[in-house]
Amino acid sequence: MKQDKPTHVTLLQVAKHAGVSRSTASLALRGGRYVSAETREKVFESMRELGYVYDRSAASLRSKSSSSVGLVFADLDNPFYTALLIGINEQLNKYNITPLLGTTFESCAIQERLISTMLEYRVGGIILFAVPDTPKDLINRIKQVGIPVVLINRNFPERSFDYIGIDDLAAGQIATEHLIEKGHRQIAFIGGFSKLSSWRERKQGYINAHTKAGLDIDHTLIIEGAATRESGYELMEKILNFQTPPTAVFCYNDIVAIGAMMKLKERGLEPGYDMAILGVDDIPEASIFTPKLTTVSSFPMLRGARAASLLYQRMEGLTNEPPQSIIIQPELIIRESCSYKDEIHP
Amino acid sequence: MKQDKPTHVTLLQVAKHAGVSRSTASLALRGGRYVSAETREKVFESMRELGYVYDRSAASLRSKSSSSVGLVFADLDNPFYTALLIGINEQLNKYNITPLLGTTFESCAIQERLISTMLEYRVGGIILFAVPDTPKDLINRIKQVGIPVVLINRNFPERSFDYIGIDDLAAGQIATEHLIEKGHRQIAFIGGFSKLSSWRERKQGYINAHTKAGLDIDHTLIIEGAATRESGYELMEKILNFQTPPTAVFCYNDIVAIGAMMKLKERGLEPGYDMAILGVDDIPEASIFTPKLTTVSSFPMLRGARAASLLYQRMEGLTNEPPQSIIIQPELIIRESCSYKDEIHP
DNA sequence: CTGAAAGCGCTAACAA
DNA sequence: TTGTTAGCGCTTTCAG
Repeated sequence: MKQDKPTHVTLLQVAKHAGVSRSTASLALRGGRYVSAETREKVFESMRELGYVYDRSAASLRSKSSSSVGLVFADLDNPFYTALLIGINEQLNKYNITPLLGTTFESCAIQERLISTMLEYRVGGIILFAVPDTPKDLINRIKQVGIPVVLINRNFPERSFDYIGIDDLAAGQIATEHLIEKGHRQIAFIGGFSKLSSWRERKQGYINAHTKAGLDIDHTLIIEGAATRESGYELMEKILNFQTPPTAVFCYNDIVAIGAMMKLKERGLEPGYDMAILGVDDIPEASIFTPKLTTVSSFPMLRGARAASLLYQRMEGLTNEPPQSIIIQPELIIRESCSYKDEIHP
Repeated sequence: MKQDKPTHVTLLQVAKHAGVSRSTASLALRGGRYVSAETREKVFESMRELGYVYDRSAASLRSKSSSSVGLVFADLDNPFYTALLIGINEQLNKYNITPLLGTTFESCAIQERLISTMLEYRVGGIILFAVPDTPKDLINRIKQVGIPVVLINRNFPERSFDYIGIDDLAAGQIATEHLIEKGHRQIAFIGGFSKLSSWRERKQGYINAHTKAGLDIDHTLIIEGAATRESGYELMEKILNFQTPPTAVFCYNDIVAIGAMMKLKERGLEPGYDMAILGVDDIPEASIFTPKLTTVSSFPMLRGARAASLLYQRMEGLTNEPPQSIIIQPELIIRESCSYKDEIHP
């Protein structure tokens, strides 16, 4: 933007107006210890009078510090992401840090560009919801610039960076065990792609639960697909066309589950009664849908907050520990979408 | 953040490495017209080799230009806000503008602080979802700094700034007329506060529709309250306790409507059958809830996009027209939550 | 406690 | 086309 308007009031002008030197004004402004209360008052008075606006960029340029961070999200159209964002944002507020926001739409190229831009803005750190096939190198490149990165929700196989997520394996296992306990033997796992670490782990949990119960895995029951409502809707369609459809479906996340339940209802089937449905995340919609969705909570707000605070620790150099993975334990939230199998096929 | 890491590669170093002067490198970098292809290549080559990262802050400091904008939101926990944000964000992407994000939580003080911070970052413009009792003066103060402001969703009575919203009066009227047409005579209007311009206008539309149909207004049927699910839930409780409850409820927005419908269902009542419910916004949940919510769409994504492009016009000085109000016409979306009154009380 | 001087990394005249 | 010279607004030594 062309800024042809009245040239800004500068610190120098404030200083002159207050009858002190520029450096004194600078000290006063930042509440430095070495300036008399009287002088400080004069300076603030002048600032007010002249309508002075501090220039953070100039300050960071000189001091090589930054009070902004980059938030790189995949998208915003999933309530789960929003919850994450709210958590991050609230925490950042506490530190008085301003977030720059960007979305990759799951494109590696956009992610690349986005991160470059953020680095150009000299953010002090980045919270990254990484595109699945992100080259590990990218993270290193960022860290080489000298700023910390916290991965959220999507980890790299090597686990060599700061990361915060849930125990996806446990989530898959808890969910599947619940279904097995309810008497189900034919359980599908739908939505999400195998390139997502969380998908792989939830699937492993799903498998573990089966193994533990001495059940065989029917691989035709594991169906990948986008993690969207539409996808859940379509995947359920497929399932319903099986000769012998499963009696229960474990969905990669809540919006897939909701899509699936919509299809069920459209077919005149009652989720929870005609087929058990279970999700992951516990987004607001989960408890609003009819029937209320039984799900495994992944505590997105909490996670967002933790990500922000971990990043802050790193930025301030408050911790020099090696990369840590904060893994939050998921929790089964029983509502209405999973009943006993006997109730389903009496 | 303390940045003690390897000092950045500067343009000067790149220039030296490429064997040209700093200004030539600067020109090359920005694709200036006055530099030979050969030189440009050399410069880019050096940039790559040295791992150069452009410093946008330094550049803006010097050139007095900015490619970031501030987004001041009330909150993020309403899908309607999120939709707005998505629209803004996508449009901004096209302009290659990076948003700084902040939320006021409806606090005037936080809003003040937030905007100050954004000004300190020298944003090129601000999209403001204003706190209800924002002093008009604030906007003027921002504009005095020389940057444009676009108000979104919440206007000032004087309408003297750029604004983008929907025709709230029409929304209220369309909604109420639909209900009247269905045979309802006792229609409540719940949620939202009278300090919101949109509330006042929707209410006016509600009144107009009544007047037009020769119906009296029962002011006990107009109940203010927060614009949240919880509030809708509680407000419906109140309504249900009336000696003769209304047969239809026009809700300030969709989440209020959803809250109201939840209460209805909890009481064993069927929205659309036992009581007609109508909302405003058309958030995703509206078509997912059972029964599907009949609502007046306010096109949030579209509005977000328009806000971003209007701001961009102003930033680039592409238009010098006086403040414009872009008013989008709302549209009735008939789904399942409003049936004929005769169906309700046969 | 205060002031003078230097310079962060970049762009913008102006010459060459 | 390219190089030289000044700063943008601030912080930071380092003397007073």
